[in-house]
Amino acid sequence: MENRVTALLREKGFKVTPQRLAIYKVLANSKAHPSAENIFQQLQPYYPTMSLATVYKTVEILKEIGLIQVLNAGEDSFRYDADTSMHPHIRCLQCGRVDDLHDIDINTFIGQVAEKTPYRLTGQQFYFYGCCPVCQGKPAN
Amino acid sequence: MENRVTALLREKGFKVTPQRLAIYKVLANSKAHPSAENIFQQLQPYYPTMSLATVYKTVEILKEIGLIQVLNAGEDSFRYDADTSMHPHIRCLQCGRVDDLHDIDINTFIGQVAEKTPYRLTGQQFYFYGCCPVCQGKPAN
DNA sequence: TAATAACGAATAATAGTTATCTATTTATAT
DNA sequence: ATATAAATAGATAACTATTATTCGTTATTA
Ligand SMILES: [Mn+2]
Ligand SMILES: [Mn+2]
Ligand SMILES: [Zn+2]
Ligand SMILES: [Zn+2]
Repeated sequence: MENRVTALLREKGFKVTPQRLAIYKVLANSKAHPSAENIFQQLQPYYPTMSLATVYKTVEILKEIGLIQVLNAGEDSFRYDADTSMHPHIRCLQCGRVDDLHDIDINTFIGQVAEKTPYRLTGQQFYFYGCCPVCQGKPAN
Repeated sequence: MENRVTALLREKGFKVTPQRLAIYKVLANSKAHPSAENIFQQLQPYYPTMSLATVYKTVEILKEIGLIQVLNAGEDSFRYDADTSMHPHIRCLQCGRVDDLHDIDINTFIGQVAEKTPYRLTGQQFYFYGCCPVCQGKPAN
């Protein structure tokens, strides 16, 4: 699983370092769409000398070589996702969690837009907002 | 047209000031989805003493009372839109302009998501990315 | 018109992100 | 294995969008 990352980094002219592999692994093993700060905190115990700037530089590289995608769900910071397939996201406005929406047909919608817009389409992001199951169970504080 | 804004501000307990009306008017008369900085610059000649902080406070109020919506199209700043109807947006990755996508059926898509997610849905934003007609005409620099 | 609550402008502060600099590490060729 | 050159990590400073604070001014209401 890391072989693919290693190979792709080298192929694109980037060096393979433990920090980069670790940062990718955090994203690949998470469904929580962590922010740079999140990633940094998760790796603190294992890479106590790593700086936040390294996280930012690394996610930029990972995005460039197509290993991750960057999300901007209307928050004050970006989130990162190792699942680069096109899928909508939903954010809980109470607790802030961001989940995937799978098994949704997005192609009909995209096709409709492609037909009507004079733009040449290259990508899209779909963000839904609401209240997650956990927060629905809680009394509204 | 300003009567509605005036009335709504008062009704919600906010005072009606020339700055607020001017900021709303900029948004209502624009299809460019300006940022706070854009709004500020447009009003500079007419309100040379107005500060950027006033723009930020005002758009926050306008959002709260439902007169505008806030967009986050993956840029480093927010954009504001006086058209509060739910409509997708498309951003040109070359020149940065953000346009509306009208006459698109979004309800089928939203309905599909509402059925499948355990979240209680309250809103959504759809962002498309691509190359606008103007930039397509240009040689790729 | 006077009282009062809200406001605008100026300023400082905050937070996410990016740039710079240098010792260290990786990749590659001996 | 070792040497060499290029790229990197970490430390730090800088930058930018946004928010908070303060205080003299203004809009509202009676
Ligand atoms: Mn995802
Ligand atoms: Mn719009
Ligand atoms: Zn929640
Ligand atoms: Zn363009």
